[in-house]
Amino acid sequence: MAPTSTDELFCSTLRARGQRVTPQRLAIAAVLRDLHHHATAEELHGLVSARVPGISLPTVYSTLELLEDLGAVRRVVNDGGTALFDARTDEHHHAICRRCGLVVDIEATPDQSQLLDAARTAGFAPDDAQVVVRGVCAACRTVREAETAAA
Amino acid sequence: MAPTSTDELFCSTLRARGQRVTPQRLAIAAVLRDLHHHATAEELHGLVSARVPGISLPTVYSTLELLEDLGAVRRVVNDGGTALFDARTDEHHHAICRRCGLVVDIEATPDQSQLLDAARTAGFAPDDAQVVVRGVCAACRTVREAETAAA
DNA sequence: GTTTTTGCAAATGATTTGCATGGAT
DNA sequence: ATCCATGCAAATCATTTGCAAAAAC
Repeated sequence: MAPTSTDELFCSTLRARGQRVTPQRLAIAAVLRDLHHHATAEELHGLVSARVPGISLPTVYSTLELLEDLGAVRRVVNDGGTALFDARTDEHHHAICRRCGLVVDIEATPDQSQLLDAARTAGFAPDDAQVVVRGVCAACRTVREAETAAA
Repeated sequence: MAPTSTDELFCSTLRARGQRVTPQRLAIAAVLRDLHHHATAEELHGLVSARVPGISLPTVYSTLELLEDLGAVRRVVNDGGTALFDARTDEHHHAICRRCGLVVDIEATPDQSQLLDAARTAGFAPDDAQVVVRGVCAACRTVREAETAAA
C-alpha cells in the first residue's frame, strides 16, 4: 500500500505533538481507514498482525487511544463492556442487541445541536453525541421465538 | 418502609414468571426506587447492605439483570467499562467525561421515533434509545487548563 | 545521544460462574 | 417436597501498567 495524503497528515500531526511515527501506528491507522466499520481491539490486532507481525495488543490499545484523541476514531462501548472502535467518522449511530451483543450501524440524524447544547448546560465540553439504541436483533428474536415455542 | 403498590406489582410480576419474592430483591428494588439516579453495582450493594446485611454482590448483579429485563432499570455503560444502573425511567440521556468518567444526566428530547424506526430498519426490536454525549466535564477542563498553563 | 515506543508479563477490576446451603412456594 | 435464589470462592476477560530493550528523532 502506497502512502496516502491521510498518512502525511497523520505523520505531521504526530510530529507536531512531539510523538514518533512508527510502522505500528501507520499500520493501525491504515487498517482502520480501510475498514469503514467498528471492530474490537482484538479484531484489529488480528488484522494488523498480517502487516506488522509480532505487534502487541497493548500497542494496539495505546494507538487506538491516540487516534481517539485525534478524533480519527470513535469508541462505542457495547453491553459486555467491550469497546468497539469505529473508523466511520460521518454521522451515524448504533443499535446494540442486549442478548448477543451485536452492534449494527443505524442511519439517523437526530438534532445534534440540541443534544450538544443540553450537555453544555451540564458543564460539558462535548465531542460528539452518539445514540445507542438497545434492543433485540433479528437473529436473537428468532431464537427467542423458538425457545418460547419449545417451552 | 411500608410495602407500596410498586412492591405489589413487582411481587406479582415475579410470581407470574415463576420466580421467587425475596428480601434481597425487594430491598434492591426499593433502593433503586428511592434513588432516582444512576449508580454502579458496587454503590448499590453498599446502599442495600444497610437494609439486608450480608447481601452479596453477585445477588445484586443478578437482581439488576432481572430488573433490566422487567424494564425497571436502564443500563448505561461508562467509558471504563463499568455499568451504571439507572432508576430514572423517564426520558433523559447522559454525558460521559472521557477523562474522569463522570456521568451526568442531560435533559433533551431527540426525535425518538426516528431513531427507533432506523433501528427497526436494521432488523432490531428496540427497547429504547439512549444518547451518550462524550466530552470533557467542567472539572476536568479546569484541570487540563492548569496542566497546559504549567507546561 | 536522548526520549519515546514497543513487547512482554503481570496486575487490575468489573462481572460471571459453579456449587452447596438456605429459603420460598 | 420441590425448585429457585443466595453466598462464597474462584474463574473470566478486556484493559492497563511496569519495565527493559529497541527504534525514532
